[in-house]
Amino acid sequence: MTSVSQILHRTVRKFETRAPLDEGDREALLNLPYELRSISANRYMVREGDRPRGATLILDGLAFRQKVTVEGMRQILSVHIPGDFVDLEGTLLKVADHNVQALTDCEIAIIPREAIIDLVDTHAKVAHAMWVDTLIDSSIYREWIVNVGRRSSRAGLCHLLCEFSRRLEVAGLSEPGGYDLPMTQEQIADALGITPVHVNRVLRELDDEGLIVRNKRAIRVPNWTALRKVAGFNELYLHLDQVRPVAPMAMSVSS
Amino acid sequence: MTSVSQILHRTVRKFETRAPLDEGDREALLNLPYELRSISANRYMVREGDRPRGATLILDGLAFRQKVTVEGMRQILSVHIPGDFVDLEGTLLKVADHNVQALTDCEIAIIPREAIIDLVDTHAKVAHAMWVDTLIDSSIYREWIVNVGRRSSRAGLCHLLCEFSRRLEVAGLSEPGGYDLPMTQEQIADALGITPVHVNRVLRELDDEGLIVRNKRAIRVPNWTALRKVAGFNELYLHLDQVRPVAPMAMSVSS
DNA sequence: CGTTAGGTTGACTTGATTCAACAACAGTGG
DNA sequence: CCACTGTTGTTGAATCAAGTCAACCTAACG
Repeated sequence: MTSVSQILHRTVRKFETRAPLDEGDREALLNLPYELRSISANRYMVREGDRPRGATLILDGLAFRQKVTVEGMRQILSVHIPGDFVDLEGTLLKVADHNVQALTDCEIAIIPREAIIDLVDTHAKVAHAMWVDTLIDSSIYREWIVNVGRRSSRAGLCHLLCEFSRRLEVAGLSEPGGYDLPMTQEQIADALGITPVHVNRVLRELDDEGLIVRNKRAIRVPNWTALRKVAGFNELYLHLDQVRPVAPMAMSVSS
Repeated sequence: MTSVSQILHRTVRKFETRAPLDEGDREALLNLPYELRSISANRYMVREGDRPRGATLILDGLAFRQKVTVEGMRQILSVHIPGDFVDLEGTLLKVADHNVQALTDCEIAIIPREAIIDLVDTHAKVAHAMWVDTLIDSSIYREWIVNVGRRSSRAGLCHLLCEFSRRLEVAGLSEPGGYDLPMTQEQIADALGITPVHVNRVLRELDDEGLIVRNKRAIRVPNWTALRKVAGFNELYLHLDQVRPVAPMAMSVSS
């Protein structure tokens, strides 16, 4: 399939903006062994307590990290898009401390743990690039803490929309016209730490005010500036200066 | 100074549990150049938007990371103890995406950016250990998201107490009898994403129930098991078992 | 078709906020 | 030594954002 090498090249290019790579580094990345796998929406890629056998690269579709409390409440921690590794940490830490679930049907490549360990042992610059990548993830977690801790549900929801759209855009995965957020209201609720019922009301409120226009799960934003203002969105935390934008490409988001 | 080398040795020992180091690695860490600095409580070590000139190692005192929203609300993201680096990420990313403030009066060592970069370039295992260290920070951020997003203020506060005590204990910094949490109620509030008034009420409630015993800011916990239960505390996310994750044959289950 | 997952809406409750007053205390300087 | 000032902690009363419960609607699908 062309799609695999296409995504791998995209990921290599992303890493090159994190740290300068030489030809050997690029080649080592492109020649990583992998196993292709299809995962349908809502299935688990990683479970808390697992000792992952490999790192997972998303080729197509979306995934999210989550934890559930002892009371059974789920909190979504981050959303990931094609080209993202979703458990590099699982390769370096011993056990997974959270779950990873497919948000939509996904195509993934599983790279054996030993191959990753060998790669980072022998290619310092690749390791460096991956480290920077995980540091950017950290920054996104920090902003997420602010989002659930100190923003109103209105602002938090707008912030989620802003972050997601911006990341898709930079990855070259957004359609120019609108933007399809393939999350159920329950998932949005779990991302914001509120209830699905309340998500519904806030969405309607934003729609009534004209900040967003909904058509099923597709959301159009007529005025990004206005939405960013409500969200208090400052994209510094995405560290886009360490990410060179990429030419657009269609992503199938079949939920 | 004895205190400096004492903390540096402590930090080296911590790193050794993240990745195996050889004599050269240890020496390189211990011989890092640094500049000593005293910082009084509440002063900033790093400001959002800064391009840090170096990494900061806490020698004595506590510090915390925070962000403020456009509405002026502060959210505390993590608390750090002696032996922690508080802006390794600032050395690898270009600009700081959050603030770091001294929680108490602090003694810190500032290690020039170039020295860190040189160190990680020439000592792969040290870089690896630091990477793992930042991955554990990530895990703590994830748990923090759950704490503010999906736990009641009661449970969240108890969880904060559990995490803090456990980390101090592992670092060998806790006094056996009780435990002094040098945070104001306002800071606790900013850590949990609630108001100081509410923190006050919850503390009193916990005190009334006998879960904690307060004397000024010193908190004694008569029954950790009970507190952990209320908190829903599961220390897996602290990765306290983290030992030699990298050995290629490390597939053998050693727990 | 019936079944199911997701979405919508109203009525009511609650956990947490807001506002405001006051108490305890530490530090400062006259 | 005491008055003054600022920070932190405490408490009550009123209010509000979000949660809960429950009914019902809609579209997709085997």
